[in-house]
Amino acid sequence: MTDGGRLPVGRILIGDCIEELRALPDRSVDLVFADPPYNLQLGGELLRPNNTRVDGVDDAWDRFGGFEAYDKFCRAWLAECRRVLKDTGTLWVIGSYHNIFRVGAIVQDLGFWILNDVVWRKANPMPNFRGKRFTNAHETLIWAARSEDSRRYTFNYDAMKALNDDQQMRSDWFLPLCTGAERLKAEDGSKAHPTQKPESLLARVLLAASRPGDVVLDPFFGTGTTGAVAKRLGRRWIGIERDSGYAAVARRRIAEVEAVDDPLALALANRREQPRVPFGRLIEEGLIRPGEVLFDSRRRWFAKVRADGHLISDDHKGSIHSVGAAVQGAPACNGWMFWHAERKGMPVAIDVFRQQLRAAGEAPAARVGA
Amino acid sequence: MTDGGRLPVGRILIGDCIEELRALPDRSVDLVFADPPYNLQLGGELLRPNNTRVDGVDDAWDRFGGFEAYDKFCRAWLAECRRVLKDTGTLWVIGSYHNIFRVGAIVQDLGFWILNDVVWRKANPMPNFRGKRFTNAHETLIWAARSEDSRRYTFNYDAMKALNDDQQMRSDWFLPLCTGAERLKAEDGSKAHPTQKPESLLARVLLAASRPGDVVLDPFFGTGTTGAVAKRLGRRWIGIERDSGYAAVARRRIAEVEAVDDPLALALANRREQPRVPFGRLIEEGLIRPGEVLFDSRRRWFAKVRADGHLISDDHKGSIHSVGAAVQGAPACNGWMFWHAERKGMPVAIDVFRQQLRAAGEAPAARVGA
DNA sequence: GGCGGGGATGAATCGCGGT
DNA sequence: GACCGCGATTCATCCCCGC
Repeated sequence: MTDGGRLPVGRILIGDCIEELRALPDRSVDLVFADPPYNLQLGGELLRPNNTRVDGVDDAWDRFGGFEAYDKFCRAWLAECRRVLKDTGTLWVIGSYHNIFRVGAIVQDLGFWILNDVVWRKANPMPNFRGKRFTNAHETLIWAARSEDSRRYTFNYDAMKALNDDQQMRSDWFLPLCTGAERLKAEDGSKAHPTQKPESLLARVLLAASRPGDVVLDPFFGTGTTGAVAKRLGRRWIGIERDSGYAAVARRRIAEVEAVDDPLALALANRREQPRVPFGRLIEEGLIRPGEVLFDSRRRWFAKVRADGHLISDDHKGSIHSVGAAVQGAPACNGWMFWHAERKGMPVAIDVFRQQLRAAGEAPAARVGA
Repeated sequence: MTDGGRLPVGRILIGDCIEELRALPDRSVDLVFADPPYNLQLGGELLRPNNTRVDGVDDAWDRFGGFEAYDKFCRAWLAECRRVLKDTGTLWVIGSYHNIFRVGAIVQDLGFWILNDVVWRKANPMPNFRGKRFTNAHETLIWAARSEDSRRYTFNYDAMKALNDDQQMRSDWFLPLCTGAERLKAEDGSKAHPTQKPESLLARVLLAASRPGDVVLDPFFGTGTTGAVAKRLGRRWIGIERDSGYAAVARRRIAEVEAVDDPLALALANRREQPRVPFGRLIEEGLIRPGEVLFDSRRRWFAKVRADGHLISDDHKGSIHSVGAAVQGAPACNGWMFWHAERKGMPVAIDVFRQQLRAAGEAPAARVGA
């Protein structure tokens, strides 16, 4: 905070991030948040099942000559970020599996000390349309101190705990994408930037690892989410952005932001996630065996459990709900209450097993005594 | 599966994993699951960077040396894993932020093609006792095909969907730690292995990316979780383990496992393996009449059925797919879902007739018992 | 004004087999 | 190896529009 006068605080530096970083003084910044190009390497076009086109990221700024060129670029900007970082400061970088492993290895090679990797679990990710992979439902953030010896980094442990119903904040964060009114639009209504991050994500980062008045640097400023959240939370900010069009959008955006009195209120957009237990989890946990036969409470209908969590009756196969409905000829059925397994000679509704799993997951200590 | 006779299937190879891997033939393994060490000692040299307390330049150099040795080790075993992997096989590696970035970068450098990174969210992680970081509540798995061109890798998409209540399986998995009765104990009651993984995690990996009879290789076998789950799920397995004590525990453990014997229970939902039914068969079987008019669900477009299985609309003729695409002006169309016929005054998708044919031809014997 | 259906969309490394 | 046709494949969310 003391040397902020020499810094271009509250400004967007237009230019190459490595060159602009070189002009900043040593150990002058409290937090770096970086959302670098991911080097996605997308192939042709991807169509949704309804034949509309997925608007993938194929901008020139995301294309590199190969891993070698990408690594060289990252070594350069990460080394400069380390140089400008105070010893009490920390680095945050976000990425996906396309780039985060390379970034993480370089972060370690440069002498940073990783404190956590944090997973942003997306509440509403884009599905996998071709059924060839798992839904890519998360991105990874790396949180690192300047060096192994930088033990006095800023971490607002109690603020994070307060944000999480007085339990320690975990390394997996469940937050929605940036959509709707928050998503900046161009004049033609299209998205102003292809990879705008949600303010809730930046708010959690800044509340966790910075203090009011701290200088937050974002070397890939884009449309200025970092600056907007920093201003709102009473932090100072510096942005670096190559594209003057993005920078103009960011300037207008940040000008409209007002600082808040109650910083924690901003991050409370954190809805409590409903713990969902799919039927398949009961099989994975050994509470139900593959091949076991389930039945309704009056033993009128029977169905066999498959390893993948589907049921098979004489005429139907599918989920516990759909097979339950089908055997009864009913339009719908709550399979959790309908189907039973035999335990010690007694029928037990499978919902009982689900409750066991929920209890185990919410209160791990209880499991130890079990 | 065909060359399994040359492989040491169902055995634990005691020795250095790189040497033992070298003895296995090329392209002979269907899945590799690896849980490598991240603080390993090679040749008596202690590589853990935080055990060396040196100042200044020496510190950076020493740290680099530590990572270098670890990287070299990983390049060696990962290269061998890639050599023994079939083109239809995939690699799984699990790690934490200490090592997963280095592993992931090497995986990419060796030519593997990352399909997903998967986050194991721990239901009951150890808290952070000193309040200096976020609760380290997850580990990361990397799932990769042999190369970018290996497009025929095994992925049981429908089985994963079935396990997740008929929604796509996401890249974040919520599973408990290995505790309680599942956790193997030494004679003195202490845990037999420090990093034993839960069987539920391995079960999901094997159900997702292997088939019954496949050969699953684990180069860091430990106390044999991979072997135990593989046996239970009807997969074959090969383990490599340096420590004969761990291997002995693993052998006893696996001997007690019983395979799920019911093939129906192990069968996985897999729509893709259903027999192909040409549209013309529906006409031959009398389910659709030549000259009948088909239409889309909202009756915006119509086409007449020709005896040879082609459709004719006002402006187009061809297959159900090409005419469906043409009338909509879409690049492609699944004619089976698009076109409907009228039956008892109601529109019926022609896919329903195809399902009838498949059910009739597939397993008439099974229907007898119904 | 409230409600419900339809459409749009999000950092995406997203066929396959027969000829 | 290239070409070509079959035909498989989506979840949460928000906005807009019509009733």
